[in-house]
Amino acid sequence: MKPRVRFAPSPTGYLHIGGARTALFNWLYARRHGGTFILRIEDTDQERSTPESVQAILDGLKWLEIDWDEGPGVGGPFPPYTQMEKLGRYTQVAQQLIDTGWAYRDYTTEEEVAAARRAFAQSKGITDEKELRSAGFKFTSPWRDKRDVKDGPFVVRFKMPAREGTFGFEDMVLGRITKPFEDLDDFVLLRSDGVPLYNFGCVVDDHDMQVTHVGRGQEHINSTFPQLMVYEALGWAPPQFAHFPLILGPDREKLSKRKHPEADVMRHKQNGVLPHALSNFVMRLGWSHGNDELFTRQQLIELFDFKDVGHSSGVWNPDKLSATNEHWLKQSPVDDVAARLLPFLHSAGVVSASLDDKLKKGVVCFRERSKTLVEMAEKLVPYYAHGVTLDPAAAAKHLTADGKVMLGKAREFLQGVSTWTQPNLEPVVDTLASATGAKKGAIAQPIRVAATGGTVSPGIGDTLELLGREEALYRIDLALK
RNA sequence: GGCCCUGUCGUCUAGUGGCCUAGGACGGUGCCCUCUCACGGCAUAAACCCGGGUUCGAAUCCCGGCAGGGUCACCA
Repeated sequence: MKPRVRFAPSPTGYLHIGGARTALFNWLYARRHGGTFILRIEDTDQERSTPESVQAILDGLKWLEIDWDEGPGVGGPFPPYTQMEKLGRYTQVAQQLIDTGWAYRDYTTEEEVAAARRAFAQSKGITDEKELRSAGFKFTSPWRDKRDVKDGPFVVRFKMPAREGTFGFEDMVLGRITKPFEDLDDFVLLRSDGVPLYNFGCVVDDHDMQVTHVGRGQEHINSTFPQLMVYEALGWAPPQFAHFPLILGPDREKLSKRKHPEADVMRHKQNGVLPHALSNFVMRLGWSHGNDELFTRQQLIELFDFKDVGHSSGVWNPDKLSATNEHWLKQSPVDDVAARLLPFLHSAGVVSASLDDKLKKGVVCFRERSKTLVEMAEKLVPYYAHGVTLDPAAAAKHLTADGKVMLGKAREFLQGVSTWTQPNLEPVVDTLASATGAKKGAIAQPIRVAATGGTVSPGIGDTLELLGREEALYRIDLALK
């Protein structure tokens, strides 16, 4: 049977880097096995969910080139793919659970539960409001064994059977994971407003959408147990589970949107990181294939497997992300890099830039000298300008009387170059060197300073070609005056 | 605090009882290449959390500590 996997984000903000990796792992698993990748929006937290967030997540996935076979925008055989659009379904399943004795209506108010929790916590010496949930409180509702139906709001709670021992599941990355039955309590299935909670909506949807494998972050390990109980109560076969390690910030704290700006996928786009570089980097954080580090998208599809996912949390390493980006900047097709570079060049002020030969030449010249597309664009700006401002120190050092004599000879040589390309321009250095006996540096540097204003640039032939005949000779003449 | 997961160089990791004198990558250091800056190449320092077992033999298996992370909501 072909696997059906899903990514089920909660639209409460931008696409988080951890979520992106979860999506990628699942997507890769689907592609590897010819399965289906489903995107489902879990927007039942009405306090925090926003349409803007849905769009942000969609945009993030698209940028990472993660496409979905079923979900928002593309539809599929088991709609809707947004939870708030199928509230009736949850109510129906909840009723079924009530009818079979696996759940009950609990008329206890939220405030009453909170008060009970607070009282319990205080009895254990905990008064800090934030620590209340750490007290190990297990709510026992007075409605647990009643079947009354009365007026007023109620939540539907799962009725945990009293059992001895432990139960668990076989995790595809971590192996056997178990928990004592007694650690579970009567969790809420449906809020008083009829909206399902995670542990219920998730199960209903995964079943309805015929999901076969649930791959998600390790923070969900503990929620797997109540979910397993819901599957049992409904008589549904649970999917296979795979829990992925978390990503920690450079400070070793869990990567959070609040504290870590790098948690935002699109921030990396803005920073000039290639989507595949981000994918490659984030893949290696928690998954490995022997000693290999760099993978093409195709290799990732051929090699990825849940069994090779690591067990422990990984720390975000900006240096390695940069190195990975530098690698793909150099390895990706020139046209692709040029197309992605163009917007950065535009926002750097070069409105005239277009996807032409000059841009591609610029990519070839500067992709070995840039860590990001932002940096590449910045370095390219002067090559699109008319004229240059000479760096005083550089001019003083290289545009001396001797330097200008050499520059004059170079000008003569360049004047005679018929086709203004690197192979034809590059010999200016060697030719003059053997003709005059001067060191190459004494020839190249004056040209470089004249052409770029500074002492740093690609090889002379490349630099001159990038500038173009007219502009290059113009700048040299300027320096010669 | 209860429960769950995890524990190899600074970081990401390879390693599934002998192949380990523990390998690779990023970062560090040194050298080479060289018209500048880069790219690249070569070399080098750097780790099996601690303690007990099991075994002829343990980074690998077991137990106990310790440490880190996660989770305990009418959030997901």
